[in-house]
Amino acid sequence: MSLPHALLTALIEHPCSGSELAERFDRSIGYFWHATHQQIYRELARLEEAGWIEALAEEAGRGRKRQYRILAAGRKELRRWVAEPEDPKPLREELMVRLRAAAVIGPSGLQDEITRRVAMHRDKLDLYRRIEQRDFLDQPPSRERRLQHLVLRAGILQEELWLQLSQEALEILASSDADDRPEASAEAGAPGRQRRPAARGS
Amino acid sequence: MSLPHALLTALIEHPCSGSELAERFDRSIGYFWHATHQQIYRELARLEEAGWIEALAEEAGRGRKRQYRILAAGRKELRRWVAEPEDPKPLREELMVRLRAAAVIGPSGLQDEITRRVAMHRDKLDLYRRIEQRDFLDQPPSRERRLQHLVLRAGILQEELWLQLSQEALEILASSDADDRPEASAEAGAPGRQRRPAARGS
DNA sequence: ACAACCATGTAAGTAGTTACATGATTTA
DNA sequence: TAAATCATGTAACTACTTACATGGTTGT
Repeated sequence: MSLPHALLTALIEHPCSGSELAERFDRSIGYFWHATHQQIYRELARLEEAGWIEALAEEAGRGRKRQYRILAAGRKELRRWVAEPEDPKPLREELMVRLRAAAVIGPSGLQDEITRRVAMHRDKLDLYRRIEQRDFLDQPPSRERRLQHLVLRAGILQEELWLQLSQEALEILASSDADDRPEASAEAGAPGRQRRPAARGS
Repeated sequence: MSLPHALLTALIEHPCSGSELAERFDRSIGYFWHATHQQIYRELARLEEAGWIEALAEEAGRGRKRQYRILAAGRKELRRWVAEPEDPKPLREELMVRLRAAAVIGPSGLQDEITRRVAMHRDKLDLYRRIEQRDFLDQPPSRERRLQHLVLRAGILQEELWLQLSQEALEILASSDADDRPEASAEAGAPGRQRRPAARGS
C-alpha cells in the first residue's frame, strides 16, 4: 500500500491541508496513484497518530482547514520504505476480460465502448504531453527532474500503449462484427459474419 | 468488477471445478485479472445463487470436487455485460510512487529493488513470448484467435514497457546515486553526487 | 491405516468506494 | 442573513488478502 508514502512525499515538497493534497493528487501523483478525499483524510489521521506528520497549531474543528507538515520520523520512514522490496501488483485490466468474453460469445456491441476509451486515452495523452512540454523540455536535467520526467513518461507510454491496443481491437471487431453495429451495413451477408447460435444450457 | 464475468467466460470454454478454474486463472486469464482460490469459490457460490451457473449433480460436501457449467441466463448476462460502458480503473503503480519519493529524498537504495523487477519482467516476457510462439504464430487467424492474440500481445507490450522504464530508472539512479550502492565506488567524490542533509522537521 | 496432498470452505482484517452529514467560510 | 460552497468527517459496504480449518482422495 503506497498511499501513506505518496502523502509523505507530497508533504516533503511542501506542507499542505487535506483538501489541497486531494487536489494535488488529482493533478500529479494521482495519475499513477489515485485517492479520494476520504482516503486522504483517514490516512492523514493515521500518519499523525504514528508521529510521522503533525498538524500546524490552529485549533481543530470540523470545517476548519488543517495544515500538516512532515516530521523527522516521517522522513526516516519514507527513506526506509523507498528501498523496500515489493512485488508488482497483478494487472487488473477489465477491458482484457471483455475482449476475452467477446472472443467466445461472438459479436458483442463492444465497439462503441472501445471507441469511447480511444477518446479518453487521446485526451489523457494530450494532457500529459502538454505537461511534458511545459515542465520538462527546456530545463537542465537534474537528478530530481529526470526522475520526475520518467514518471510522467511512464504515463505517456501507458496511454500510447492502450490507445494503440484499443484501436487494434476496434479493427478486429470492425472487420468481423460489422453486423453488430447499427450504423454499419446492418443485415445478413456481411463478410466475416459468424454469429453463433449460443447453444442453450439446461 | 470483472471476476464473475471472467469466470463465466472460462466456463463457456468448458465446464470446470473451482480448483481447475484457479489453475486456469494462474495460467491464462489471470495474467490480466488475478484471483485467489477463495475469491473464486465465493464468486462461484454467488453465480450459482444468481442462476447463472449450476453445479453438476454429485452430492455436495466439503472436500468433494464440484463441476460447474454455465446456464442460458449466464450467457445472457455475459452478453449484456460485455458491451456495458465502464471507465478504466485509475492506475496504481507503486513503483512510480517510489520513484517520486526517490526524487525528493535523494539517494535511496532503490537500485537493487529495480534490478529485481527487471528480472521479473524479463521472465514474464519470455513466458508470454513462448506462449505466443506455441499458440498463435501458425494458425489461420479466426476472429476468436485474433482477439485472444490481442489480449496476449497486450501482456507482452506491458511487460516490454515496464522492462524498459525500469532500465531507464536504473540508469538515472546509477549515474546519480552511485555512492548509495555498496558494490559501487563507495566513497566521496563520485560524479553526480548530491546527497542532501535531509532538513529535520520539528 | 497413516501420511501427504487436494478441494472446498470459514473467519478476520485491510484498502478502497459511495453516500451522506456537519461545521466553517464566502457570496449574494 | 440566507444560500452556496468548502473542508473535514462518519458510516456502511464491497473487493480483496491472509491465515487457517475441515473433509476427501491418493499413495505407501
